[in-house]
Amino acid sequence: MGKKNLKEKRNQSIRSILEAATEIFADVGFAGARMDEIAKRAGVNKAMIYYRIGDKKALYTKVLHEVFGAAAERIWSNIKEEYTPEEKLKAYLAGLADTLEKHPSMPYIVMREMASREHQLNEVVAKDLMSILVIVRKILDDGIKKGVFVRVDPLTLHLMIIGVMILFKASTTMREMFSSLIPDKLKYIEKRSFQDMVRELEQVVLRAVMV
Amino acid sequence: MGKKNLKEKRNQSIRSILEAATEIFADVGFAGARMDEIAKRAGVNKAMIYYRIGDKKALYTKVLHEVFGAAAERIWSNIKEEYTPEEKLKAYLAGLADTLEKHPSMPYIVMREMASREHQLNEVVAKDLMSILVIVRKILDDGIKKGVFVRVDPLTLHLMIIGVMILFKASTTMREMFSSLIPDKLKYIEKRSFQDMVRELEQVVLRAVMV
Amino acid sequence: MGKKNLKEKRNQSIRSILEAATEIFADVGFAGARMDEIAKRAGVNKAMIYYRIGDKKALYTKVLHEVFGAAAERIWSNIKEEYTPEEKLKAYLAGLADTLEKHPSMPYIVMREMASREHQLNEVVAKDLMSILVIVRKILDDGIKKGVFVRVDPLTLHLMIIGVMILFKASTTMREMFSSLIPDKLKYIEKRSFQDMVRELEQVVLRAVMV
Amino acid sequence: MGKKNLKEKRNQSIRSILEAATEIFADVGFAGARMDEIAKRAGVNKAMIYYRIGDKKALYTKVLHEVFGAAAERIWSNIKEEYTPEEKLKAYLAGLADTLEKHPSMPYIVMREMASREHQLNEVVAKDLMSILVIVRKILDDGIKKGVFVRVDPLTLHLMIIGVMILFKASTTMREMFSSLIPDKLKYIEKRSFQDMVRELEQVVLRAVMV
DNA sequence: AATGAATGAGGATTCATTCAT
DNA sequence: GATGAATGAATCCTCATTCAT
Repeated sequence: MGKKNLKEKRNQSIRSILEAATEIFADVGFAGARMDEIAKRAGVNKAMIYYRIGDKKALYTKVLHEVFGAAAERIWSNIKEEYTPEEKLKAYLAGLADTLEKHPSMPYIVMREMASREHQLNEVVAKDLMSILVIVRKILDDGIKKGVFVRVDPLTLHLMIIGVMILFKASTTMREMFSSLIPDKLKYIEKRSFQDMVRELEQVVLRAVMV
Repeated sequence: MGKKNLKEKRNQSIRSILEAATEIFADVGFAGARMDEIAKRAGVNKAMIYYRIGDKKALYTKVLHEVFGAAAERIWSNIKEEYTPEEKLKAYLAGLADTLEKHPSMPYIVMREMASREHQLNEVVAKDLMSILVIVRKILDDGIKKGVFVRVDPLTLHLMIIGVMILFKASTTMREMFSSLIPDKLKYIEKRSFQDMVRELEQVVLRAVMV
Repeated sequence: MGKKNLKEKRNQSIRSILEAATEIFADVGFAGARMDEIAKRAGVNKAMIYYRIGDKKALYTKVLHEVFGAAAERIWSNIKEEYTPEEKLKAYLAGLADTLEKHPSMPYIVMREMASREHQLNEVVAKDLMSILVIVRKILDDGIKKGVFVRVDPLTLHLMIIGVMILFKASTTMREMFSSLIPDKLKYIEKRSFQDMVRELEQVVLRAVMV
Repeated sequence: MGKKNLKEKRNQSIRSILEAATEIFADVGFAGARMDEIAKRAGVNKAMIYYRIGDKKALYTKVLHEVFGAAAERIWSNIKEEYTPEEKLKAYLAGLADTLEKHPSMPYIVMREMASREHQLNEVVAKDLMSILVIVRKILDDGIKKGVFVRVDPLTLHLMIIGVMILFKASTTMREMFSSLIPDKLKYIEKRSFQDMVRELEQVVLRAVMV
């Protein structure tokens, strides 16, 4: 019992640290993040991070693992074998959207990771993005085989989908902050919800691949 | 005579600094950039940066200005009034692609900027992205009026296009570095040229908007 | 137990820093002081200063506070209510002299502060000097009411007393170093003790104010 | 004619530099002064200072020379041989006051110099202060011989006089800036003119030395 | 197991001074 | 003779990391 509590407390510490770190890495990137700040936001002693997790790089890697670790599987599990290709594509989009909704820091981290040349750290991300690419390819191949999709390059499609979603998410703050710069005619942009956007994207994607 | 040379020398200094800074900011971001490194790559003394431009923030702002300053205009100037909506869309895509080809660090900087919550620095970027959005909207409006385009949300389309291009560019290094992770079946991805990708994107976009 | 030691250790650090800083600021002033040198003399790491106290300005303010903080009270506490005005004046002189003896860096810091136009930093000093002025005024008022003092301006008297003491203290080094410049007839100056000087000053002051 | 103009222009440059430097050294001291700032205030190119005068130390020495160079003589010349000791003392006070009025930066520089342990620079100041001390001694000796003065230590008197005047001058800004801290009863302090103060001082000094 | 104390290595910025024309 | 360009050497300050208890 006492042991259990101790273990829980430990896990709680680790949890807080990872959550704080995720937010901060998303906000300001690896180089911009401060161990002090992370400890403070996590409500733990700074030395605790080193004690429980390790140095800054280890912490970052752990965060990437947390955020990306199971993304592909999660998405894949949403796509039932018996779906039509169109349904599969929709499920894929929905799964991706869902993942991004659940991990609000993901788009920021992906963007930074892609922008970064220091790919020592982000093998996790790369692997995960590739796994997702495989999903897209399988769906497209299936659709082509069944004669309902035209031949479209999966990478382009994948980047397109990922790109739109991520940029939309990432641009939310920006759009809000610079609403004054948006021409009146485009004011509605500020109010676009992610869900609306995904629906729109679905239309565009389907029009693009359907025979 | 001597005066002219002096001025040229000065401009040369500024030029070197801005070029080096652009590369480095693109590579490692604002927080990751080191003034020492920038000076070294520019081949000038570190104090020179402060003498000519100012502190790190001022330098970054100047870089953003350089990179994004005239992008919208450049793109817009490629789109002739007499073009059909379809031609306009193609010209827009080509202009955007061209801009990215000429400014290889742009995608990296855009991504980081969009990922960043510190939007004090990047008003320039925001303004510029908005200007481009206006272009897209005008093209779409024109196409709809002439009955050749379906009603599509310009923001989605814009983000899609920008997203694909930027992600493609930004992912080049990644794809190369992690080629070992790419399943054999997808190996051709490594060899995709940006031009190919843009052509593909053009198809997708046209299919998506044409009646 | 361990906690107490820890706190003591911390206080010891702070103490060393403040002592070293006081000396150095007195020696070379704010602008002339080097954080490196202060850390070295304090026997702590330079980062320690920032960790415990803050930046150079904060350190300086803290030093001023330390040095001047309780001066007025200390002096005032020496002056008993039941004293005659003459005794009060003597007690005041003695208290001031005592304070200067105990804080050898005080005169240097006062002089620099008075010379400085950047009075953002030294509100502490100003307040304190003003407090002392109030003491002088009260003593003089008392003496006048009791008919033993002539009407003399307290500011002039205060500045006179402070001026003499501070200049004497501050000029000690100078007088010693330039003893070669002192005409033989005045050689005894070098040997004047502060105590002698204060006695002399007492005479002068009393002659000046007594009816 | 052209030559003369050239020479005048050169002298004008040196003049501006010395004036600017005097002000700035008085304001912020040697360590706090910036060559850039001096050049700017003087309206000359920074390299000009090095070209015409030399490095920072040389400039400072030159400033000291300018400010202190002839102070003693100036004061001494005001004291006629035929004056009574009392008149001499008054003339001395007036001469000193006059000098301070004409060189508003003098008190600041004196204070800093006295506070400074780096007496490599200020031999000039020391010599000058000593010369003035000799004047005081002569006056006092004369008065004692003639039986109108009591035996008073010249150093104490000198420091007293110098101290009061300098502190008064130097404290002007302080008193003005911190007028809010001055108790209402003492408000008139702000309005004290230097002349008033000198008159008051004269009274005090005479009372102190006269038989 | 946990944490306050402490610091080495580095990073941004400044400044007196020199150089080249 | 005069000045804009340039820089080496500090100097202030930060931050990831380790230590001691």
